Amino acid sequence: MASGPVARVLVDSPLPQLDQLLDYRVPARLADAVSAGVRVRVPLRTGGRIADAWVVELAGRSEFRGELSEVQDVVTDVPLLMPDVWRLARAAADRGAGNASDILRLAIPGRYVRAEKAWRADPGEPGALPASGRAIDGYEPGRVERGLAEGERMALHADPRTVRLPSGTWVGAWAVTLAEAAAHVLAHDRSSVIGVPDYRDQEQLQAALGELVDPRRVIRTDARQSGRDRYRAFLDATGEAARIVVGNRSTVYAPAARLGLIAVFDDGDGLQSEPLAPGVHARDAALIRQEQSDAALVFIAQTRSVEVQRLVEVGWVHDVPLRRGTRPRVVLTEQQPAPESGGARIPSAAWREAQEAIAQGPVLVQVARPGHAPMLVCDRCREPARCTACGGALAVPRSGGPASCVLCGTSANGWRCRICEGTRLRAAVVGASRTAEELGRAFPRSRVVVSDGERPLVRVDAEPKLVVATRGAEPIADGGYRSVLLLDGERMLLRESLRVAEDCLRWWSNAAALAAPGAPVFLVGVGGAIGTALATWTQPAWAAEELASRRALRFPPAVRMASVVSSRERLAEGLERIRGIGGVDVLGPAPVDDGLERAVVRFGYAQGAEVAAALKAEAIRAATERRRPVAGRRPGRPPTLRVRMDDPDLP
DNA sequence: AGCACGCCGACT
DNA sequence: GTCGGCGTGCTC
Repeated sequence: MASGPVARVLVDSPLPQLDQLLDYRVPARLADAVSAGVRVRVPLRTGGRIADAWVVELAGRSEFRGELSEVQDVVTDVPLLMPDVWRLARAAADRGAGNASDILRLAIPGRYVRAEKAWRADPGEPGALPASGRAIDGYEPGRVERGLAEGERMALHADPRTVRLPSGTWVGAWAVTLAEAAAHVLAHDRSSVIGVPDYRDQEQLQAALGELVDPRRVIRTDARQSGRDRYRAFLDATGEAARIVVGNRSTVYAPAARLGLIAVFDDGDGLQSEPLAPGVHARDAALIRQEQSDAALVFIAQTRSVEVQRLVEVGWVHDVPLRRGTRPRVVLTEQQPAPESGGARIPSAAWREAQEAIAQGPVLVQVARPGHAPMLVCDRCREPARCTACGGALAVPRSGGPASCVLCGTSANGWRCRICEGTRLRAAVVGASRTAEELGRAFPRSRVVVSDGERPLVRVDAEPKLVVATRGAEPIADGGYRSVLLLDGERMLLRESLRVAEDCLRWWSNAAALAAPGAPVFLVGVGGAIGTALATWTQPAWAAEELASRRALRFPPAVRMASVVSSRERLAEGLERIRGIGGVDVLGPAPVDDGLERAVVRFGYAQGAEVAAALKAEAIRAATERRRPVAGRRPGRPPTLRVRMDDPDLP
């Protein structure tokens, strides 16, 4: 045991076995510079190498029974890791069976010396607080304000329309709601962090905030910013002044003085799912942070994700409906192309209305993205084929061979359709998406503007034009679209993912919310419950139905699932302990690439912490312990155990 | 990941 | 005798 100033640090390493606090002596020469939250350099393994590390806390003595090494250097004496962000990172990593340092890499941007110098020289004036927040409009008066004051968790229905700000900019009404909520919180000298899917949403939110608060109070952390600007924005957020931090999914981890609101817009959008290890979804990070603080939590979207619906049903999050009953005018139409629409194959009614609408202003046409992977459907009724053992999607393995379940690997031999009892499978033939040229021919005298995943437009003006957008890339239109055509619905629904229907309802709802008041929104070729949900604007009820059916299948989010990838032997060994936990079952393993196999661990929310801890322990074992020598096998590094909790790629 | 430690085969 | 081979284990 050592005494004297000791820094407890987290080494910046992806190795699971290093995901713990290590103690280092603080030499006298660094005593002034080392404080909790600063980045330091420490020797690892008797002078072997130098690693970056975060000082999590300082202590007077160490419990470590050995000689301590010394902190070698301080990268900067500016504390960047705030205590509450550390707690959040630790908990998020634990939930995802991953490393806290991986979370911190998302949470804290790289250092830029010049930006830091400039900030030190002039940290800037944050500007005045708003006198008092404006009433949050559209809901029961005072309802949202009360929730904000009490640190409530709320699921807000977004008002499905666009609104004109006093500055003349048009934004989604959701952006005004979030701006009003953040301004309300700021008026009480507290901060907000708001995560939105992409920069086009940020633009809207920033415009809405610009009407209500001093722009210096708004901090934007944007993937398109230069590293220098991002670091400067981060430094501003570490200050004592209450701010509104706006950005993408990792904004949930932003430092914020006296946090009063955590908000997530459109949590069902795939961009809110973190692809980097340990893959903690922004929604889950927000839930963790809210629980660790006394801040309020707001989920707001045009639709209801099945995950948030579950939270509402268990009473953890409170449903806050709109008071005003505005909703898009949705028309369900059969797929019977008008001959005049030529190659564009647009139904007559929709085509006629769109022809008239386009004289008045912009008309939106939503199409699918080109090139989806084909999936297996029932040859007789075209219902997507699901595994008879576990309900997972069936597919033909990339390596060839007979169709099998992508989840549990069960062969599709003896498959029988659950709808029509058919026994033959076929690959669904998905028609090509309509092109801008085809659509242009259907509207010969109109300008055509394209917005797609590669070059998405933020907005279009109110002039007449045909706006062809792939789903999710629809620009906002000044004054709203005079008509909206949702064309590729049938095709969009043909994807071998558990979430297709939910995604489609979200894409359609988001597009419908861009329509001008009273403008028709045509959903072409899709009926059934999902069409009705759009037409009656009852997405939460649809999400409740969807959740019920996933409960019957024991699929997320009714339960949780983790994927575990390793060699067959390693999986057998590693999952032995996991199986012992009550309420846990294991699907598979099924082969994936490189001769590795993937098992799926299924468990309840109550077992989440235990399963995550057990899987993390197995990952450490796999990373540190050599496999017992097997006769006839070359020695070498055996495969590690890759764990992904709540893997979004699981169908 | 790296890197040091350590216990068996061919060597000046 | 001992140099170094790679298997093994640890990182305050």
